[in-house]
Amino acid sequence: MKRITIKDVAREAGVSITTVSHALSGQGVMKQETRDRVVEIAKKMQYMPDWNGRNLKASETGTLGVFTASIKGYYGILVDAMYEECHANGYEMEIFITDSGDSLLQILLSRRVDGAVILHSGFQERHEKVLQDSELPTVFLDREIQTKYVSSVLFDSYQTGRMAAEYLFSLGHRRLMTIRGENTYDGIERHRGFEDYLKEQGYPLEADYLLNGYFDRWKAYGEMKQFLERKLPLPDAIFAANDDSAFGCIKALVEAGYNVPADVSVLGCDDIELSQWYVPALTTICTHMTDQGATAMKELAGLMRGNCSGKLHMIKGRIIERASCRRAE
Amino acid sequence: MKRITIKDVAREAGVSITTVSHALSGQGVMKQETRDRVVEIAKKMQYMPDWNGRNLKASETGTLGVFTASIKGYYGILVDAMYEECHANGYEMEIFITDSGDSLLQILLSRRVDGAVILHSGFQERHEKVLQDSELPTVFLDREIQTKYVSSVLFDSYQTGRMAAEYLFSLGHRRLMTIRGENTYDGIERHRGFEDYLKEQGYPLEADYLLNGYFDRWKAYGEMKQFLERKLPLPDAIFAANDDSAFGCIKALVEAGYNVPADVSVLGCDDIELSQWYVPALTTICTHMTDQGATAMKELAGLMRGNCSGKLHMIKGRIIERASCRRAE
DNA sequence: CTGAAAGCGCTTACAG
DNA sequence: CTGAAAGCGCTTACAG
Repeated sequence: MKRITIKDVAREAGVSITTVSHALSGQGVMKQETRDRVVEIAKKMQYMPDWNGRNLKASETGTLGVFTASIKGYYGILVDAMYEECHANGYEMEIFITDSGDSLLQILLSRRVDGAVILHSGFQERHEKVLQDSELPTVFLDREIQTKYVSSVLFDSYQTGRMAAEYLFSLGHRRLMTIRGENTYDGIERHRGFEDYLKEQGYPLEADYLLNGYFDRWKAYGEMKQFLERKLPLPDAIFAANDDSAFGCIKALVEAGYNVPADVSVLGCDDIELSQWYVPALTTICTHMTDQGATAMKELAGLMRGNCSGKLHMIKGRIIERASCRRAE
Repeated sequence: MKRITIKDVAREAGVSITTVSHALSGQGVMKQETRDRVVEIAKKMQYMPDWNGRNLKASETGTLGVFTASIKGYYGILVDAMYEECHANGYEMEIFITDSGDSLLQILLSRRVDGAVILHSGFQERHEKVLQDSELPTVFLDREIQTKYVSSVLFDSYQTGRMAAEYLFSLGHRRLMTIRGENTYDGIERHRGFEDYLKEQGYPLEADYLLNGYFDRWKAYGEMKQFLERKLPLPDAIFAANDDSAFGCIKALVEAGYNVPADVSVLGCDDIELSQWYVPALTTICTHMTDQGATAMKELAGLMRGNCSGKLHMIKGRIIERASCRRAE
């Protein structure tokens, strides 16, 4: 197999490769007729420029990269939300799934993308340092960094944790349980906010009523099942750190013969699409995931234009009242 | 900002760039001590090779590309399933979301990837022709092509459509309805199989009982609602072309006061994770989505090794009996 | 075991 | 308005 190069097009058109390059890129001045003819010939020959040749010399790739460890569930929604905004700003979008921060950094700084959105817990401080030196415009979705070239879009998880506790309190519930999430920024902060509020109200969380759901449906289900087997008093209400673990928790409760919300209220967090379809429809806290993704990409486009230096966008949660929580008698 | 190049490393280490290149790539023979020293220095200097420089000369990029128009829902699950298999075969995976077949082809043939999995209805015959000439190993997930370098992994949608009709028939249902999907390969074939079976049995599908759900939850919901307003006799059973439209359909039925499956049986297709969580748990046809993705990537890795020429993998559906269908009295 | 040199396919000042 | 030439950062025969 033989690739068609710019040389082939030049020969066919009877011009220099410079002229071909100019004609195709729209750069420089030239007779319109020459331009049209060259473009026509290149098209007929199915000429596809070698990306590597082009970018080796050129300073920009026209591509923004999204770096993540997974596109499952929550992550997929975030990434998906970035796409439209990316195109609207005239960039191609490329998604890199990597398992380590090292390989992420490698790709990030190998001149394949002009800017990046990063959502990857494997990206550590030592990686951040190198990134800073590179001056590559970057937006983080899972940590707070603000420098000339780096912004963050964060969900206000601490405040959300407080909001969850406050809401359940306002319904009259006092014996609360929580199914906390992973040890990521979100997981830690959501939980901290929840505990802080309870402590302040004088009803600190009891150890038996802290379950580990790891943001996972099945793990939450398992933890809840185990809890029920211990025959401790049922809590008045449960705050599940995300909707998925709320579903797992409700399933365990229902299977054990309890009714939600008659016997116990369950509050989720995220407002994924399923939540309004679930039975009972899930009362939850909307984290505006689509918004997070779009905001991140918009912020990146801004950094690219250089018209603003690093910012912190803090996105706030909002309670969505449905059927899985009720007021205490 | 100044990038560190191979020259900088060579100077620092007091060797030639050839030696640096050899040391880092593990190619060629050299004193272990020299290799170690160079690697050490490169690491300390945070040297990240320029991807474009590397690939311009090198014949392989070590990267496989996945091309799709979206990573939402169904597509996300497929793509996600490819990742592990890709890494297991020693390749990096890159996902390109593009809106047109033209831009897809452009990227495909720009020497950024060594092979590709394509799942994109915008990729047309004229694109296929050019792809053939390029001899790039490729696996399609949404059409049947088999050449020396191109394989397909398909879900046997026609057979699945037949299976759906046959199953509902076996439960004693005769007045059937279907909520068909989009005009993609899957949508068309699933529907054709369903209709064919009914025709053969002497109970051809009535026009009023053919709804268009476009594989979409809300569209199916809307269509079903409209149907119910027309006060036509309820069907005995409904085949929804995918689980999502089954949920939409059930929601409309429940809101109108009907019970599933007491008043009408509903059969889905796909077996997405939600189906077993739904109330009623959805009887559906498992399309082995994860398997499809993994098989596609495995097949691509095979094509890369050149140890087999293009194949067709046909994946069969399997009925999963749950609670949304019941036997007619 | 190491290095000088050619060259991958482009872009981009610069000269004409 | 067009083209010759330098050069982007690497890899890879090849020579020593």
